[in-house]
Amino acid sequence: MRIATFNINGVKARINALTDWLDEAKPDVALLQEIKSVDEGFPRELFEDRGYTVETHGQKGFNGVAILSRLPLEDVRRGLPGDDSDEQARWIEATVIGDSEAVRVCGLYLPNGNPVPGPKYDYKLAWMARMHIHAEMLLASEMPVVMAGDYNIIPQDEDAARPEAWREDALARPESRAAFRRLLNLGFTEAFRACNQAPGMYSFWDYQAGAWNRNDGIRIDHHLLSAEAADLLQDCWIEKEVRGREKPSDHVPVWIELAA
DNA sequence: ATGCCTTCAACGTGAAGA
Repeated sequence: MRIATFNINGVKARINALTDWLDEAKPDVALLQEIKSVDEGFPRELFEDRGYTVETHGQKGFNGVAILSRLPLEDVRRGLPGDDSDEQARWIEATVIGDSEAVRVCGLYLPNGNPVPGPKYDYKLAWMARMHIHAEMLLASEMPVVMAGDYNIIPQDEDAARPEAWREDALARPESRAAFRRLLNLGFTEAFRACNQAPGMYSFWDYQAGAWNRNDGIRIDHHLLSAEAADLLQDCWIEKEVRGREKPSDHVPVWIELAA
């Protein structure tokens, strides 16, 4: 089972880039973030025509997440529990029925949190606290669990080309990193670092100031795997080449392959 | 650097991103 997470930065703006990528990369499951579309406006036929089941959790203008799957999906949940007043569409999960295993797959778009300090940073940390509680619930299911998406977290200095530029940023602040570590300490494995220890590996390059041409990137798109899922992990890689294509997103796909 | 670029909503220009 191959799962890719991809922050597409707007589904309408990315239709050509996204369908070209799907046709050639053929993920079994694609977790999309920042669809920036309501459910009714999501071009689901484009994906259904390619054999994908489509589940969305959208909102008007920004945010929004989706799951595309060539494998059967069951028990879809929309929204991160823990705050009924939260109207931001940043979480979707479903059970993917693989050939040999059923995997609980969560697609997430963690809040950016800038500027620091301020209400957006408070929201980010509160959202991570809610995610922590929900992650404990997921672990209790004893199913293989994958939580993947745009975490908006630079885990370590080696995950940024210019770590000093991010030191006071919500993506790298100590409180953000500590909340991410607390998730890992529940027993999750960060798939990319389980497979690859090389520095200079990024998943996002800003549109501004020639960041891509200078390889001035950060690694903020991650897959966190429960022990049951980590036992199935065969590989994890970043599809960097996608960033150099026509009209690209500012993020690229990050993949895992599971023996499921 | 309150900058740089891109998207969305809406049709001019501000919010949001990271």
